[in-house]
Amino acid sequence: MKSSIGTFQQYYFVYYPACRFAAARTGCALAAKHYNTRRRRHGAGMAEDGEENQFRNARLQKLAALKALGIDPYPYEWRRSAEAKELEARYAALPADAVTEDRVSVAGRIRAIRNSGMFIDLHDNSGKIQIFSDRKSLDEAQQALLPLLDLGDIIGVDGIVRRTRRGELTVNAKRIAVLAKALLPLPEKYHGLADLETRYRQRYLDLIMNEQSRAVLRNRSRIIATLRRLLIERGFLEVETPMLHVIPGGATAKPFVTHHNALDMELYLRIAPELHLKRLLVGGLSDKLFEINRNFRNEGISPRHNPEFTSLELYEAYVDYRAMMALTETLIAEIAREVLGATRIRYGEHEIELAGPWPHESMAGLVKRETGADFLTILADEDARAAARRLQVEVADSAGWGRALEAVFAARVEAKLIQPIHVTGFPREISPLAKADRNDPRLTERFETYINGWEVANAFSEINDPLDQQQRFEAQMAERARGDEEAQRLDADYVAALEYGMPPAGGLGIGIDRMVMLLTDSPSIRDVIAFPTMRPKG
RNA sequence: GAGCCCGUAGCUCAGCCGGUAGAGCACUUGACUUUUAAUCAAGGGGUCGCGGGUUCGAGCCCCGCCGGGCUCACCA
Repeated sequence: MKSSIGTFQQYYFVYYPACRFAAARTGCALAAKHYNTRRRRHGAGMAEDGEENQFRNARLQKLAALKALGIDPYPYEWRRSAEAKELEARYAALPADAVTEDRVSVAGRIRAIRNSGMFIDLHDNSGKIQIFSDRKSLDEAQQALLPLLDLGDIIGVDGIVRRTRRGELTVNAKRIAVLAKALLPLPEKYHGLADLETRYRQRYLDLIMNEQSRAVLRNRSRIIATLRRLLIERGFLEVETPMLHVIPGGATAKPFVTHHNALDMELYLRIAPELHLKRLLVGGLSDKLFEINRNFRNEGISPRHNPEFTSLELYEAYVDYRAMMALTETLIAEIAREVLGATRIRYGEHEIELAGPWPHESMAGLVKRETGADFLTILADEDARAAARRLQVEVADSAGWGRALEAVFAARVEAKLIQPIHVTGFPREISPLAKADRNDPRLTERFETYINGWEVANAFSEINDPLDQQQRFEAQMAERARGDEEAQRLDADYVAALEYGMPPAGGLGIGIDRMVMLLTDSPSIRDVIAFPTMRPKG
């Protein structure tokens, strides 16, 4: 997210309660066993292998039998002429029991074998195609190969298209080639792979077994591709800025620290790209630019937080934050339309309408409506803290007016913002990179977009007054000195860049993982990240 | 970091009041030439997450540890 400068709300989510994947039942024992077996295999001699894994042993014997037949079980290529879905479309009108003279070549993974190999369900990227092996039409070598096939093997099949009496589109095999012999068995075909831990640790198995997992990650790719296209169409230039930072800036978060040997210095994995992107704006590389890339934050892991996550940040010169509002609405609604075919989506129990325009309301206004407390009429920090505490919201004694307001908002309002809304009027205290509100110096021209109770976007009119920015940094440094480790650090070179003149600009950050969760109805961020961060097995 | 829950065959899951390990699929062998989670018959397969303890006896009770899930806390 445009790195939610200095706010806390993201961490005060009311967590979405329903877990739609296999309840909360888990079990790592079998995966552990699998790993242990592998580890032992490395340590121990081959003699032990056969007794350890009956499945693998049986397949190793078949592998040897294939080689004895002169068959390479791991050849270099297979020329395909069609995919399953393509054939389904091409032969949609082919009646049951009809045979064509069309020769096709397909390839994929064996997911089912019936009648001792007579029928094989072959799955490729696009779908399923049935393979029929008639003894009479296969030569001796091919007949010898049939019993050596296992579930999970990747094979190529060359044959004639027909539709069976039962109506299943089928390739009558003339030639079958093993393209990759599988040595380990797949999870059970009917119930599939349900164990969450195994699904995350061995994502390849999850992807083989669960159509839903494939759909989510494919949609993630389409969402990002669409986002990129929409931005480029609007004249934005895609750039890359460093992952390794000397000063971790642009957000308020704990960084990962690493060490560069040749330079003999500490470096930080970036917590946000913001300050570098605005340096490019100063340089005039483009008046519109963006980056879609990873951020790293050394913080807790939860269904909504992964230590590395993907964000979009974009900057547009000569506009203010209102332009960012319109852009946010357009991008998210367009992506939904393009990828899902609709702007009305379902997430868990909620129906959410993404078509704009979305309402915008101030943080203080929402708090007032929800709790009756009118923070805009409160002037002293002390009174603001007292007001928060009267509402049973905990605030630190060091919290000022802005933090108190934000704490009440996070505790009492956030979770209720299910339909898209831009929350404006963010306190200056928690927004050290946002320009002051034109009318109220306590506030900034900043908004965060909430959907489903989550902060999905964060944007503001960027500070381009170097003296103002310097003072904001100094205020942060003062908080840091008072013990707030999260306060932002002074980046003198960034201020220097501003001293050369940055055009007025609007900036926007969107958390890609959360947007994908929303658009794919995924209950956990781990479902939208192919390889989520996991503690290694003991 | 804390609370709650979970970990049994390759996978999905049973396992009662503590009495010595089960099913389906998968695997092996056989039957079967138009199946669709194919079917039928027989067989093999277990470090019950790991380590202690209680007990005549522990998958089950107790303690510790490992891993996972959820929630809370911390962290923008």
